[in-house]
Amino acid sequence: MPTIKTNRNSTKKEVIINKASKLFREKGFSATSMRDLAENVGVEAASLYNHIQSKAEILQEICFRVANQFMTYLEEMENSKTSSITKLESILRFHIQQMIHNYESVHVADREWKHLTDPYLSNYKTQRKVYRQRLAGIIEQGIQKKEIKKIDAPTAVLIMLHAVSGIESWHRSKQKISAELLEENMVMILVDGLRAS
Amino acid sequence: MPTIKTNRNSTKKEVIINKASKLFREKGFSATSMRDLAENVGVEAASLYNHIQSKAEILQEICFRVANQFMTYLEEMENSKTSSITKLESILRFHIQQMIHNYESVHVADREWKHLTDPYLSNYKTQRKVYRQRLAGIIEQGIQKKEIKKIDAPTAVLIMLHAVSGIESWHRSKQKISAELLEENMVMILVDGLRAS
DNA sequence: CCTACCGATCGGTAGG
DNA sequence: CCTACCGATCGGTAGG
Repeated sequence: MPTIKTNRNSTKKEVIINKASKLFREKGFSATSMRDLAENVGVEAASLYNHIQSKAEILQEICFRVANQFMTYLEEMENSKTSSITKLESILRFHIQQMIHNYESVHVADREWKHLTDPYLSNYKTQRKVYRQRLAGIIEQGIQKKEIKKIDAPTAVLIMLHAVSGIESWHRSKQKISAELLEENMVMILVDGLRAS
Repeated sequence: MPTIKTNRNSTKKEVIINKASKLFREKGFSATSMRDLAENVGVEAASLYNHIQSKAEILQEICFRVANQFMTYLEEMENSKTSSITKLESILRFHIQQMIHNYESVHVADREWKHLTDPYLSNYKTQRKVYRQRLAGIIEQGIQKKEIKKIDAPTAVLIMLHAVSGIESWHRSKQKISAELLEENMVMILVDGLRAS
């Protein structure tokens, strides 16, 4: 039956992508071999190619899935009827939550995208740039409405996005505060640094 | 003459390390081959080994030099007679300036240290951990003295350090604000997010 | 500093 | 999904 066959293939492909996310995060894309990956999946290296076309394709899947999630949420916030500072706080919380619960793939998309190859690489760079510009746009609206203090919007974007990627260190630490407390602390420091007066 | 010979060797070694910093940042440690590096230096790959012992040694030099610079500055601040918030601001400014002017090697030390091998890897991890703990200690002193708002100190450290690594994006952007403005904006957002009431 | 070369490992394919 | 294997490239060495 085609339906069952498709499900089986996509399921196995998901297993491969999940294991690859874990390995790419731990060792980096270049230092992870297809034989490493095969061992983690539990098959021979050659068998991976029944489910994926190349090592490059795995990275593409990881990066563009993550990019799409963030772009979707950004658009949702752009269309919502709230203050700029609330939009910004929601987006920040979304980033934090994604970094906590979808750690492996978000981290790979953030750190290993440079290893994409060319039609995909330039596409990804463009998406990244557009995302940051639109996020800066929300901040600039907030500045005009005097909700946000007069700062350089691209610099604020840069701080927000990179601060969140620091959750990597939180994941690795032994004595962790809870995910909720982490989120509240990050929002308190970052949003209070932006809020006017 | 031994003096001249030593100078020549160390000079060429510096050239190799500088070119390696640039390549490791652009492509990552694993994706940079010794043949890439040799081509950039202007010699054959085999000739590199007259100045360095291994690819691993280059990464060690880069990472530990950077680590020592930051540790030295931290100790200087710990011993200075100023408020906790001023110490913190000074350290933040030092990180920003290093990231701007010593970009390639600081970035490599921050992102590629995972590729160190074992006696060096565990040593580096320990140094990193100690640095963060002592930085958190300064923040905790500031909280006790009511200079800094009640936040989780390790989380604040994580935000500060990672926000600074975002200067990478600033380096790559075409329409840059000046280094001075970048520094002022980052300090304004991050320090104001920490300062009590 | 170069030529010549090493064993190991890489991503990927053929064929079953 | 496996065995067997490919050409390419890797970090590094010998010898001059």
